Amino acid sequence: MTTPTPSTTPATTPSTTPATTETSRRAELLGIAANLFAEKGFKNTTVRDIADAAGILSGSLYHHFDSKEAMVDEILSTFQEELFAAYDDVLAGDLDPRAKIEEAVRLSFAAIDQHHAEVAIFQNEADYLGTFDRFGYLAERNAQSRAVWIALLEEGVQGGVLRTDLDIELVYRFIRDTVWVAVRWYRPGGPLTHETVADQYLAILLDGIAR
Amino acid sequence: MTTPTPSTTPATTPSTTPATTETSRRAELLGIAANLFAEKGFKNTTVRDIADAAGILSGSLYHHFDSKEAMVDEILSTFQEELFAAYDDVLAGDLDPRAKIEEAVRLSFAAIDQHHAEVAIFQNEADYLGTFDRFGYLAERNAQSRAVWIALLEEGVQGGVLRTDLDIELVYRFIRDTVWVAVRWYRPGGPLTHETVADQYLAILLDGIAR
DNA sequence: CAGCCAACCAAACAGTTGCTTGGTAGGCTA
DNA sequence: TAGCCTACCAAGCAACTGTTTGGTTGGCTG
Repeated sequence: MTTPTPSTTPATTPSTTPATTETSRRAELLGIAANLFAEKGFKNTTVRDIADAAGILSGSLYHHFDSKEAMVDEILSTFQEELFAAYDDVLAGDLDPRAKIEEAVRLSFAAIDQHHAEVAIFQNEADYLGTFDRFGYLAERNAQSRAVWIALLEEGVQGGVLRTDLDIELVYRFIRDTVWVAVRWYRPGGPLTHETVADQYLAILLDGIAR
Repeated sequence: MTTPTPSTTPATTPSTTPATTETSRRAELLGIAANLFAEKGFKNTTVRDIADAAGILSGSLYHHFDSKEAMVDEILSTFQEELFAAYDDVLAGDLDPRAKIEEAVRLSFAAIDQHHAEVAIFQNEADYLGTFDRFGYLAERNAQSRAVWIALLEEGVQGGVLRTDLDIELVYRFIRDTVWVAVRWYRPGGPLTHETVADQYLAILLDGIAR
């Protein structure tokens, strides 16, 4: 019971509820906070920064959220849930090993494109936030991610599509780091699409840069 | 003239100066600060944290340094100077293109091993610190690093040892990110040597993971 | 119209932050 | 022995931090 579930559309009054407004202000504030956390860091963003960006006073944030921590918590946990569901789908799918790896990489770059702030926050703050009980799930998710990737890579080795002379653990770290760190320079709406970047990265990852 | 050069051994008193003590306390404090900055982040480390770790009071730090900012400044600029001298040596050397690239990668992993805290700080805080005038040199150094790598890669393409179908700019980012991000999990003195990691990374980078 | 409620304001709070000040202990040098 | 210097202490300050409290506004509902 971390977050008081934001009352999904009260079934008692299904009249002319302005559907989009529902909890829209809350979501809007979360988005503003996410962008600031991503840009300046969690600790380095004050509740007054967030409130200023939203055009309200800092105290008013506490009408919507329990604390500043609760804001990142909601931002990260929501995103992670979505992301890992997607990973699981790939792993459970019936593509051949190489295609699965490609799919997982493309999926990640798509996430960087569509959830840029969330990815950036996770990349930059996971270590620090992970030291608090509240964010224990971050480490769990990390382990879960590792499990998915190791499984994909072992499928690849056993399927005969991957080299056998590499340390799987290091390959996993290589892929993980390379993919997610792109959030540092990739800009949604910029000159490069996430598909283009994924293509190039896969070309290097799979076949190397040597002739 | 950012930092008041720490008076290199007063030439007037060449008597029995305890050579190693010279500015040793200062260096010791910088080391302590560097480790804390690397671990917890710059903004998230207080001058009291540093002082506690050194066994003194926070105010006493200001006998040695002008400010907390001046500490990171000295840590980063000193390290960068050393690092880029090494890069320049590789670029100016007479190895063949492929060997130069390998050398540059190995050099970087060695830096992660031997200057772990400095690399971590640079990786985590460069974006934030770069917004201050004082740290303008960080962006310059970044551009310099890019220039070195692009040159190495173009030598590789023209020398016929690299694929020609890749976007050089993306390859550069790929290498840069992949190498430096390893500071997040690599631990000096741990089970893996930096040479081992460099070997594996080079194997993947040059020839890919596909069979 | 009365009542309600989400969204917000205004003002304050206690704790933490980087940094300053004036002073002191102890070792070295002349 | 006198003077000096490095390294530090003790105490405090103003600015900023996350958070709390009681009150106000305007729109919706019955």
